[in-house]
Amino acid sequence: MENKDEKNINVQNIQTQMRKGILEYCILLAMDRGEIYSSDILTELKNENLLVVEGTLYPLLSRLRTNGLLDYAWRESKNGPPRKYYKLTEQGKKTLKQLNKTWSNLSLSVNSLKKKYEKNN
Amino acid sequence: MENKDEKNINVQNIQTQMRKGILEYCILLAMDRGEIYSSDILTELKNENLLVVEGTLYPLLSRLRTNGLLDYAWRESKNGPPRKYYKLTEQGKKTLKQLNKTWSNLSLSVNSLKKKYEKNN
DNA sequence: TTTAATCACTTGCATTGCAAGGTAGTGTGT
DNA sequence: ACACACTACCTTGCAATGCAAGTGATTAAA
Repeated sequence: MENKDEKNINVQNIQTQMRKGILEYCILLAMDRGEIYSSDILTELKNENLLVVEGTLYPLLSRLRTNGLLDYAWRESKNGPPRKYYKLTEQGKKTLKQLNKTWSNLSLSVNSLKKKYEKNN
Repeated sequence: MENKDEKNINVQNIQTQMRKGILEYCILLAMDRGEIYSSDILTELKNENLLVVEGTLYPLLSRLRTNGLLDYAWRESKNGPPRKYYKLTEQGKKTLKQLNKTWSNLSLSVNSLKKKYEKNN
């Protein structure tokens, strides 16, 4: 029992790694539709079964902004305090295009390895 | 100039993250064809444009073995010192199947986000 | 014996997801 | 006016992990 749990933890770790890797990419994707604020992003990703939490998202948005991929503007809200609405900069859109290419290449690589693997079974 | 370099670094970081995420998965895939040793793995991944270095691979193989996904045996070599040939355990094969599923799901998520994005342009 | 190649492994650093906690603005009910 | 709940933004500390760089050991060739 304990043994089994221990091994499941490792599977989860790998799965977490896989999700982590594409996180920034997915957030940039979700953001390409225009202005969006943090809660929208979380909802958007949750809809795609990509769970993200605030403690992950906020530092990430700051990083992307520091690197010039994002910009933001304060907007008032009917339901509470003002929100930071983010959007892609030109640099951000350019980066997103590069990442689309990166994603395609990775998919090709994995599927190629997978195909060889399937031959075996 | 310096500004441009700085921004390129960030793109590379994201790309590195994406590659990191699927690293363990790819190594398990490459290993499903039977016994394989570290240099073979590096070659295999390099063929798919997935660059990995020794300092990454060795600790990773140790981790996977510690978690019961891999096993190894020493084999002699004609060209140098003996080699550690790794192979998947039953647990490892089981894990690999789970990761295949995980990969499929992630692909679906990303492609779904991407489709929405394409509508915009 | 010396040199070069091959293998396996370690150390230290930097990045980053995330649980948990903190601060503050806004609206509602009393 | 006051307390309370809700929403939003952000920070701290920890753990995982890729990777550059370096170590040491075995083998074959010169």
